[in-house]
Amino acid sequence: MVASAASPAVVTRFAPSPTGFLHIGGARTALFNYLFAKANGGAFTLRIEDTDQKRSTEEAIDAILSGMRWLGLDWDGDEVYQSARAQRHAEVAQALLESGAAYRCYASAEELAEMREQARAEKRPIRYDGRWRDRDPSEAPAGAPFTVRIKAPRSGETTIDDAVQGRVTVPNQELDDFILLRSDGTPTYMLAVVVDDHDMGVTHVIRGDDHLNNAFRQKVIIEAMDWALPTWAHIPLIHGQDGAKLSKRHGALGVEAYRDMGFLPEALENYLLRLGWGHGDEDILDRTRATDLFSLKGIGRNPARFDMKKLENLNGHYIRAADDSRLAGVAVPMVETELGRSLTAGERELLLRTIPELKPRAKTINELADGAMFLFRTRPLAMDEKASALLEKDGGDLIGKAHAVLTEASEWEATALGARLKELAEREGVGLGKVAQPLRAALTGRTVSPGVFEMLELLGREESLARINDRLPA
RNA sequence: GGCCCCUUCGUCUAGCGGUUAGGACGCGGCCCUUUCACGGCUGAAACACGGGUUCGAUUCCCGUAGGGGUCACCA
Repeated sequence: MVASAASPAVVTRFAPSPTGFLHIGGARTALFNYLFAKANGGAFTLRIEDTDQKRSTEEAIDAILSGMRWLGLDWDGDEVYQSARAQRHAEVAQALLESGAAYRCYASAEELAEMREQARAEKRPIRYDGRWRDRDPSEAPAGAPFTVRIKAPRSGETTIDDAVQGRVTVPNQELDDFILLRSDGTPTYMLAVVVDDHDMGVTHVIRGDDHLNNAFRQKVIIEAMDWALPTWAHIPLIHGQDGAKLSKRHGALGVEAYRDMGFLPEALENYLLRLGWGHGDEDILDRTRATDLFSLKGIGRNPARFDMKKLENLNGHYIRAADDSRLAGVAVPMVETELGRSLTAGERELLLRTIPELKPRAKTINELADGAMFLFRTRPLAMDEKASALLEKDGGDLIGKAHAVLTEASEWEATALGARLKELAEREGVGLGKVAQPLRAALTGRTVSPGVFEMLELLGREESLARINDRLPA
């Protein structure tokens, strides 16, 4: 795991904590790390930050891994579990202790709580006061539990050069002596990330804006260890439609929720890419194009709002571009759920043949599956309100004539059937719509559907005529 | 509250001192058309505000306002 001379020039990592599903913001962070690595011939690694045993769950790990796989964000090598590296983290803490860059703190939880309370009362920033920082080790209460704290600089300022945020400087008074090792000997996040990023040879840390302040603290550890600084790139967070933080309460769904809503992974990927990253006027970029173009320079500094409409539009684009059999494969289980039974091989084949008709009309696979339902409904079809209104009005007479014309058809094929219906309309002196709309209603029970001629062919002679016959005036 | 970040059409964005401020989604209109979509054309729609700097600011600087992030023995 330690970086060797053969390590790629660029190593990125996605480091989620397994406390929930892979949400949309995390997915974008992962995507950016993935693309940046690929764009530079580097490696993209995955690390599960599970040092908080209480909050980490197996289900969350599974959800994250499967979300990554669904999006096709394949990581190089095995994923690293941070919890498995606790010993190495402790070693580093020990080294810091020995070099004098860190110290043992015996302050109790109650003491700390009191400290915070007082700071709050005096409206001072809440920070550890460094009470054990310079105390002689001999004053330590024998056998008492202790934490290991870093000795952070107390004056001056710290600057980081962020690839997205630019040069950011913070007064060192803002940095307190944060904890490296808890009193039970386990590492905190702050220590663990630094050690793991170093050991994994991570060169570029691309992560959410919410970590910007952590970079200053991490820099203290890195410098104390005399390690190389990574390039930091803190990307702005994604906000909800209302501009507020995208929380679980509104919109921060897991990627699998988007899958279930009928979104294609490549559509979600394209959408996420354009949220915060841009390359001129290009809006539609597939994986190949994105890896060609992706760079940190293209990342904006301002937070973006999540817009479902735009995602849907992109999804429609990718549905139209997608392979028919793949779409059929995704739609089949949805249709089966709706139907409450499984499809026969023949029905699956019928669905596949209908996909080209359904494609341009669907923004999601769910819509596509819904549009296919007319194929499998059993007679007599239920008519929705608009459809029955259409049939009652003046469709009755024409539908009878259409039935007669179609019955005589020698060849049951869309174009030929269309020609017959057009002739009929002409003979009757009406627009084709007058003939086609009632037929559509009879055939599907709806007023919106694929083309009538195509549906006649798809449904077949017998079924088509029967459905029309069902609607003939008594 | 301290510290940090952000601010171009409703939304995502292009712009990097001089542009009729461009594109995309969404919205309106027209065309295509058997419905709905798709597709094509087209219209409305933005530089948060106030000071500077400059011959000239959307662009650079400083404020103001608004938004966001962060301040744990969580990550």
